[in-house]
Amino acid sequence: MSVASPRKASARDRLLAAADELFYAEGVHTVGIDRVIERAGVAKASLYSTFGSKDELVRAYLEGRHELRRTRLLAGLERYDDPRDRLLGVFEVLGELAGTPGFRGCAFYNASAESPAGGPVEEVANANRAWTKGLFYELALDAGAKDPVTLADQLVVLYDGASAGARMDRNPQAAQTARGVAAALLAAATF
Amino acid sequence: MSVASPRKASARDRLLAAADELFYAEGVHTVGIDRVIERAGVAKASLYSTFGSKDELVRAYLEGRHELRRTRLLAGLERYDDPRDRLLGVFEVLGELAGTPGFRGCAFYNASAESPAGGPVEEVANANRAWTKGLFYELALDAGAKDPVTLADQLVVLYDGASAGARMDRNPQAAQTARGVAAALLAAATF
DNA sequence: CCGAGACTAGACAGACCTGTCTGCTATCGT
DNA sequence: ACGATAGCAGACAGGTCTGTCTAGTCTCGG
Repeated sequence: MSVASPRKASARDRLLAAADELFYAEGVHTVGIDRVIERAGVAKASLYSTFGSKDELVRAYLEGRHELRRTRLLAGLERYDDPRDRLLGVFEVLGELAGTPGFRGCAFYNASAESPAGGPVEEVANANRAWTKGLFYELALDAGAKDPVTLADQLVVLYDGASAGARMDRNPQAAQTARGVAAALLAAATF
Repeated sequence: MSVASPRKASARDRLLAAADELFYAEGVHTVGIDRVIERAGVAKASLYSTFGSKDELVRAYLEGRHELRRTRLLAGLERYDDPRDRLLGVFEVLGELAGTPGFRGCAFYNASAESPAGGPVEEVANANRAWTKGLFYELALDAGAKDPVTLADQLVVLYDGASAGARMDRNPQAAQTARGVAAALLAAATF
């Protein structure tokens, strides 16, 4: 079994871990291949035989972020039973994340800001946004919103704003602010 | 008088205009000096004698954006007399801007996403954010909000979210959504 | 034991980056 | 008329970037 506890993680996994740290902290364009392979302790040829190009490494990095975000968010919501608490819990989870030291805002927005349109970055960013919107729609539906589509749109705006604000102000307070507004909207949208 | 209608704009002005277009459209790190001077029709030596370094050109670009944003926003608000309309007018102006073809979100956030912390980009971005927050505070105060500080914080979240959402979805709709939420918050905050 | 697959180290090519320097030209105030 | 200022064109240096290639090492199934 190739899956059973290798003493060392595979080159692919180490590359992804290194890319995740460096790309998120400093930007996908700022960080060169040499820094990634140095931190991963991997030969350059391994990177290119595994991913083919830097662009594909960036895509893999963002896909990993997308998956991590989904699992972290869904796991965080399991704490709550009441549908309203679950909806507001999204902002709790964001607030916790925004309070951690390395927080630098939305990885997809950041990567998109320094990538040309039409590339792999845009693809993954679109998928991530669609998922977020769908999540809010379902939560709004479960919470009994009269117009779940409108509420979901509003919650997405609040979420984006909280993430961007927490990053720019280096202060997770914006997530609490957004949570408060979301609670008011939810109350108004469900009688 | 050195100010009287030169047939050609000065090298400084042409450099700033070129930098503004290219940096905003493609990112400050992606665009090299050579592209800027080529579009400006200016010699490289002129750039370095005028600005000293690319970093300083980037700062000048962002300072220009900051000033343009202030004048555009304040001019846009002059359409309205009622303090509530003026407050909501910020989202109208944002929506108009987000609907123009070249819109790519907040220039300060974008530049910050690809710049190291502690540089000139962060300085200008902080100044721009402080100004925005102050504007919303004054508008909230004029509109008679019970707690203008809290309302201003909420409006900043909405503004950031509208800007980010419009950029990522390539759709200015988020600005209208934010305006709607702002109107509800304003109504609730003023009786 | 042996051969295949995965990996490492590092040289190399070719492009592009910022920043400097030299030399030339045009304009303008005095 | 003349010097100062501003600007232009482009070569150049030194660094960094992505991506390729060679050659050697390690591990493991059969």
